Amino acid sequence: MEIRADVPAPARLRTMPSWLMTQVAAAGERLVGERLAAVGVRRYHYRVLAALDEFGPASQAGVARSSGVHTSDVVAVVNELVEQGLVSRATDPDDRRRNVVAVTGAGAAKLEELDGVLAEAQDDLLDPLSDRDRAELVRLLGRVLLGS
Amino acid sequence: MEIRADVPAPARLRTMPSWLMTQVAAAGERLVGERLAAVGVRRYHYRVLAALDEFGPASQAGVARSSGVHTSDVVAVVNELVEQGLVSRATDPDDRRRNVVAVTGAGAAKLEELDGVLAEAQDDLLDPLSDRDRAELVRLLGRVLLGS
DNA sequence: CCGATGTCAGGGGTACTGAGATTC
DNA sequence: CGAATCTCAGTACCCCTGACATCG
Repeated sequence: MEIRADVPAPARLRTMPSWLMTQVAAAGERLVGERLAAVGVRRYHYRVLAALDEFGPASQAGVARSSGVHTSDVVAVVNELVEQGLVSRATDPDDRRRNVVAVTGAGAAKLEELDGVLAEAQDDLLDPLSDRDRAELVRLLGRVLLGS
Repeated sequence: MEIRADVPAPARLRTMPSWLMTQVAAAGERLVGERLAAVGVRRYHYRVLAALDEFGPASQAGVARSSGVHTSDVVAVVNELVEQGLVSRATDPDDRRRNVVAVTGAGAAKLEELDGVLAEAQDDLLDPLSDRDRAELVRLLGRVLLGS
């Protein structure tokens, strides 16, 4: 789990919260990215699949809103997911502007696999922390994210 | 400090450490990036200036090692810093492969300004947290970064 | 020759902007 | 008409790979 053997970095940076978060986030992204790549997807794909699974079929604009993936990126991501047979796309008969996107059976199965892969990655990433500290970290990050 | 008004996001993601860190880091990068852009630099510039200031003049390879900026990116960053008169670059007479890079007077002054800008940005970013929680967050992130 | 160095070209992933076309 | 939707082109940033020439 060599997150980064060296960490010489200027002192100013070593204790700067935004820098620390960037570094740790980068380590997490690398780890998660690698694990997901090993099973043929990227983080974007997971986010879209997860949003569709949780909120049900939606238009692409809806997917963008619920997944946080930018509208203009949803196009390509959905294209790729359709190619892999993980989601379906069909024009909404009631509103022909819309493409209704839905998770397929294969998509649901894939999502379960991905959940497992990601759970393991999280565990590896947080290896240095006790369960208590992990929960505390999640709590603090959540508070910062929800913002003032 | 509107970090993100919405946070609908799939439940799977809302408590996933790597996702939380990515989100918070992204918010921090956005904030810091904006503040730095307002005074004419990017994060790379700050990292290089900080490393040079702390570890003294160095070759570009040395800068890469101490700042964490990739060797191939150091070239462009140093070019830009030289253009702004914040660092100087001169061939090392003892080893003509090397460019000795050093902070100029203007660079040192700029760095002080940047330190102030960044301190304020950190404070804004962590606004939702008490001092105690901020310290705890930094501690936990540091532990994760240092790895297993 | 080997290794370190500086330089350049380029790609990948995430995030975003802007514009156009279609449909409501 | 205005507003939403989909699509595409392009930008920016960070991180990284590969190649090459130079020099110790």
